[in-house]
Amino acid sequence: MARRTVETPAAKVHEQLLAKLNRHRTLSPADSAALSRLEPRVQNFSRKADIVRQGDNPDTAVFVVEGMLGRYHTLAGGDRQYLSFHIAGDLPDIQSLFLTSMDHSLCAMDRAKIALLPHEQLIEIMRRRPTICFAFWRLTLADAAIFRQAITNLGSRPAVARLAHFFCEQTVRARQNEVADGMSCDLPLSQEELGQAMGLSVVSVNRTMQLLRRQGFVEFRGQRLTIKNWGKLAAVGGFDPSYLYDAE
Amino acid sequence: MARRTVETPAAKVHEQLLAKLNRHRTLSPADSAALSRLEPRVQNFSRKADIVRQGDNPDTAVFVVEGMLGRYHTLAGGDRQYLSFHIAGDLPDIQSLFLTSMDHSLCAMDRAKIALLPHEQLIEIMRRRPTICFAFWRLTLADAAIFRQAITNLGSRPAVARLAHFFCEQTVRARQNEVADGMSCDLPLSQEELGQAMGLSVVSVNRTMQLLRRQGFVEFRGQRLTIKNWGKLAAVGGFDPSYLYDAE
DNA sequence: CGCAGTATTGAAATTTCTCAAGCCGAGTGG
DNA sequence: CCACTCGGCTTGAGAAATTTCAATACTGCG
Repeated sequence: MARRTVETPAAKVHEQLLAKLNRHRTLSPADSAALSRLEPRVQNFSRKADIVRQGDNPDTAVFVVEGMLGRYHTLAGGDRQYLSFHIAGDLPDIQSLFLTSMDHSLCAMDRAKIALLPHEQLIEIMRRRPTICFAFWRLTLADAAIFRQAITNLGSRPAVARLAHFFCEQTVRARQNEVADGMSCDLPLSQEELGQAMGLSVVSVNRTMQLLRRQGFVEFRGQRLTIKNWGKLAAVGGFDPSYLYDAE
Repeated sequence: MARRTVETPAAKVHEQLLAKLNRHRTLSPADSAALSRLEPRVQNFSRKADIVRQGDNPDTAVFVVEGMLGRYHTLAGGDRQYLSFHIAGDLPDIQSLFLTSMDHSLCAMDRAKIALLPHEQLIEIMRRRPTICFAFWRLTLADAAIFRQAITNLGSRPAVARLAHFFCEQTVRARQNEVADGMSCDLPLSQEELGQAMGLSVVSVNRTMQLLRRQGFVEFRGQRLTIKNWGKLAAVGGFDPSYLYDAE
């Protein structure tokens, strides 16, 4: 039986999810078993497609199986501010379990595969198993720490440092989720999207990137980010990874 | 017995805490009883005193009884970026329950009274009572929504809108916690501190405030903020309170 | 009264934005 | 196979927002 379920997409999701949660709290075999009773629904989205919209009241939580998702606010004028980006292994909207109406939207930054986890099942599991509850909770807390850094990045750093910091963060997170290849990882964002995340105009993003590129700190071509000089880039960005709580 | 306990400072804290949690999840009498077994330690802090520092591993969580606290990051150069401000009824660092090492500091913005809730006791209660756990969790989620708005505020809005938005938020939150008086509330921040929160220089804060003041939108004197024209101020700031999840 | 911290002002220096145009590469239809 | 188009990247240059520096007022408090 085990052999067969391992092959199903659901089992793959369970495995990925377990790996993630286990980094936040050590789960017992019983916990793992409980989680593997979750019935995820797998879906594909194409670049720029919205998965959940500001104002929605979803009854499932999103787990990223492949690709990259982005969370964003839509401003009155229609402008967009990206809040964070999420890669395989992330759970970008568990807050929807308790914050019933979405305060932001979630979209695919490129082709992405996600798994939808029914709220009801999650709540039920967490009611019975505090440890699982704590693991999910901690995940949202780690998320909040990333938001806090974003505040500091936007509020206190000039363009170059801002981009440098962002690149460092993205790389470390990719490595944590084991979807990086050494010092490079996918980053399927246009310069415009990057600007909408960093509070910069496209033009500034472009010029700032040239600066980082010419100095040989980083390379960013064809949706792929490669850090060539970690020390220098981290120094420029004032990057200290201790806020990226991953392992317990 | 009830009569006596009501008079103790601990009982006052329990009451305030219950009120807060009840807005996030409806607690049963048994839940309330469990919470009232918490043994808070009340402390006073003077303006600018740190309560917890970046890197600390606290074993208690802070509950604000009186006054205002601020969370902030310290940058390499010593600069400070305020992340959020907290008033009576808030729990500014429950994340420390699971994020063992503080990624930011917490200080008193003016004279403040806080209650320290032992992590151990909290965890124990939450293990037994999922609803309480969910209530605390939701509180941290509502917090994260505020961080997200801060990102948008810093990333997408010019100085005037940024300040306007901040003033609106602060007022609504004070009203939610029932520490506002109509459209005015305490805001014990200097223009410099305001700048360190809004990613602006003191000079810009000063000029921007004069603008808002001269237009008769808001008044801010002697640590007290009064909104004179809510409609206009909210319009300038692009403020929509739906992200301030308070009641369930 | 006088200090210390905070608020206010002026003016030049900087950063970032906006506008506007040109370029480049990938995919498409003829 | 090539011209064409579209989205994204790059560049130049003037405009705008914000910062910095440097003084000058306030204001509450010892």
